[in-house]
Amino acid sequence: MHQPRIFHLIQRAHSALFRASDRALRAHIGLTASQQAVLFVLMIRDGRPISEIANELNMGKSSLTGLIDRMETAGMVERRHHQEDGRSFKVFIKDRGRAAADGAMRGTKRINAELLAPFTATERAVIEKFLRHVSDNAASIVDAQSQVSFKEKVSP
Amino acid sequence: MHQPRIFHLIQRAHSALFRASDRALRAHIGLTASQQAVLFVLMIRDGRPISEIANELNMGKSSLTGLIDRMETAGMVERRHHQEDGRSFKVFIKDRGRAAADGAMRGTKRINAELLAPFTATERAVIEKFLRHVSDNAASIVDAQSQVSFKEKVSP
DNA sequence: CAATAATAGTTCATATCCGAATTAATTAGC
DNA sequence: GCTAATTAATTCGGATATGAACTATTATTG
Repeated sequence: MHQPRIFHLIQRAHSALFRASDRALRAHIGLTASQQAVLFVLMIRDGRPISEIANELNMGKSSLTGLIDRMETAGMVERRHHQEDGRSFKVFIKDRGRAAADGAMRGTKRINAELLAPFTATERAVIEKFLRHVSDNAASIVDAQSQVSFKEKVSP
Repeated sequence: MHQPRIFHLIQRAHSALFRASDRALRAHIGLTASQQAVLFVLMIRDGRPISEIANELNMGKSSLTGLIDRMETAGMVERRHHQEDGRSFKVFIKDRGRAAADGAMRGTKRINAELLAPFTATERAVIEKFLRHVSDNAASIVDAQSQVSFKEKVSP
């Protein structure tokens, strides 16, 4: 059966899309692509703790510290102390961030539409299902297959 | 018509897969996921200039400088001066790199198989076509749609 | 209720990644 | 042939991303 190098293809596709979008967002909106991702999460629902944002984006929480620091400096978002839990923050989007997200969203919608333009509704469903499958199962698949395949380390 | 947030889905899928793979590769083979990608390109054909590797991976050449530096230090690859062009190098894979790539390839093949396991041959073809479409057209689509959507910058 | 475990975030060292500017070498144009 | 444009790679400054270790706080539990 035909076996495309899916990992490689995903890496290339992501790289091309992420790079172009990051460039355009920086130039036109003053956002990075990663900051856009955070804003979109917050536009859906505000006031979430950092761990939840990290989860939503499949990222480690330590990755978000600096990202949110810079977004806070830029006046896009705001950390507020959680009233009941002194360890935790809630992250809120500010007007400046809402405006940036609105602008970015317009472009991203068009880009999404173009990326899917050559595909039928049925095909789109397959694509979506696949991407969700990878999102949800990559960690367990990689762990399981690594156990089987990488029995020995490469000698130093 | 149903319009999934494709950009977001690609970002999440890539993030999940890349993170898990990077962790497994570091632990078992002593490679990063990015180094694996370079090795796979070199396993297909050796002795390529750095720009060609960058092209192959949809990356800027400046990103490869440090990557190849570290791989060279680790004894995986080797830069050799191009005999006819003094500006250029050819990058060759060394035994140590070949061994690492072989090990990594075994795991990656299994992972690719698992990622595609729930999909029929027809569906796989759609998935592959989509990922290649994104790879090849992301830059021009993003540029074109940015022109249209981001007419005004967000005020500072 | 005090000792312990668990949890939320940050800090740290390291590795990517980028675009713009730079350097060195080759090629084009005249 | 020689100057100008081009090209290959590196350097630089900045942003992202990770896991491990750490801090502070909350929850558990004996």
